[in-house]
Amino acid sequence: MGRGKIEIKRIENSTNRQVTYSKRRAGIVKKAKELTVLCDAEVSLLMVSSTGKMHEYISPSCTHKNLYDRYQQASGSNLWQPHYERMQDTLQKLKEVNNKLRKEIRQRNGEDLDELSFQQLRGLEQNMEKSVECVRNRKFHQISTSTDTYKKKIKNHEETHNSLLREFEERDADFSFPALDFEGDYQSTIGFATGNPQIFAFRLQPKLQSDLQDEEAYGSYGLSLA
Amino acid sequence: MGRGKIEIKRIENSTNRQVTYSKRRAGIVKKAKELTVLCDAEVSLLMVSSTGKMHEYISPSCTHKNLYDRYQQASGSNLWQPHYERMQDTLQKLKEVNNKLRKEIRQRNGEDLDELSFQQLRGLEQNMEKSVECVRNRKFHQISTSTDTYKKKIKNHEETHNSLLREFEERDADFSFPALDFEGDYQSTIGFATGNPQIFAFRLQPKLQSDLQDEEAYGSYGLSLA
DNA sequence: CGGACTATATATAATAG
DNA sequence: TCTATTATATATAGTCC
Repeated sequence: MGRGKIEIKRIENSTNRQVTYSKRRAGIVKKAKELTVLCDAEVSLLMVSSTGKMHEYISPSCTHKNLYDRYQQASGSNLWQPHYERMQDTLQKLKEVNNKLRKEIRQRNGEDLDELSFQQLRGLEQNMEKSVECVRNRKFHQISTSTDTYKKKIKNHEETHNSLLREFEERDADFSFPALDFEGDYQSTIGFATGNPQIFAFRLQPKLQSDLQDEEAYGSYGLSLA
Repeated sequence: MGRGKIEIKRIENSTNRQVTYSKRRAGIVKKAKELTVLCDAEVSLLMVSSTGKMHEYISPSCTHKNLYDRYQQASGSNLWQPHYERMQDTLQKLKEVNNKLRKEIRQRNGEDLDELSFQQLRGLEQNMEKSVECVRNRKFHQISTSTDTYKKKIKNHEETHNSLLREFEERDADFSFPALDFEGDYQSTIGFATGNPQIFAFRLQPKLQSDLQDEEAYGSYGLSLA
């Protein structure tokens, strides 16, 4: 090759390594071109230098992807194809399941009943009656629970109110402030204490409004999947 | 290179072409190995001969796929990645939608009601009552329709039967066969004609049985998707 | 760096066995 | 068809600019 036999072993000097890389890269690309022309071959050559730069040669009228795909096919070690096909399969299954689920919902919503037999209709009816009973029970359970909760809260606030009253009465007994000033403070404090449960009641309204919106949206998810 | 300058131009003699290909292929692979070792480079080399045979060289601790992917990334013309990602995305969305649908079904089945507000429960209850009414109506419609159908069929068979009877009576009047022989044939014919509706009735049973199985499977599709 | 030069080492076309 | 040989053409390491 050059002035004295060279040993095929990593070049430690990084500059020389790069120089050699450039020279030899040009040589190998030239060889690849010659192989293409002389022998009608197709060649895909990808090279990355130790500094990370990439160079390539590809025969005319051919792409790296094309050759790589053929290589995969030939070597039988195609790892992507099965993965891709499995995905496609899963997608299909999911779509089918999705359609089944939608149909069931439509049927439970009183639509799309034409293809059901009498027995199926009877089963569906019974099932729905049983289910509506569950919903009803849950509703009653919820309303009684929340009523209890509010009762407890009100009771709690009343107790606080009463203990405050007592506290102030005790202070009234211990000290003697001017009656009018004290009366003013006292009133406002009562106003706050008794007002609290009402604030709760008002805060309830908007919450219920949004719940109603949710309810209207029931069974009409905005689904637009291909 | 050899004995006399060679011209870089397609070798027309196919045998020589193959010979040259083999030799030069070995040479180029050797160069690729040297590049790898000397310069710390990574090389992916794919070659297809004019006869379709494939050969390769790949640097140790590296794969064609890896280098090809890096090439794609570098060249920015990666066509697979977006496709793959879109699929993954669609898959995820479908799964989410399916879960929502399942949840809706569970709720319409009287399960999973804990997180619903009172208003939502009330809406669901009303919706279900309306729906069960639709199912009930459809059921009544179906039973009346199918009853009519069976009535018509029975009527149809009775008419056939009667017309056959008349026909035989007429024959009986025109000719005079030995009474006993004729009686035998006659009976069997009647048996078939009147039996037909019964065959229908019997065939109905297994059909209804399977329908019942369908009904039992309601809301429990055997879904086991990852 | 990037070429240009050159002395050698290699690759390989042609040829023979 | 292969393999080995051999005469040349090429490739390229080292060097200089």
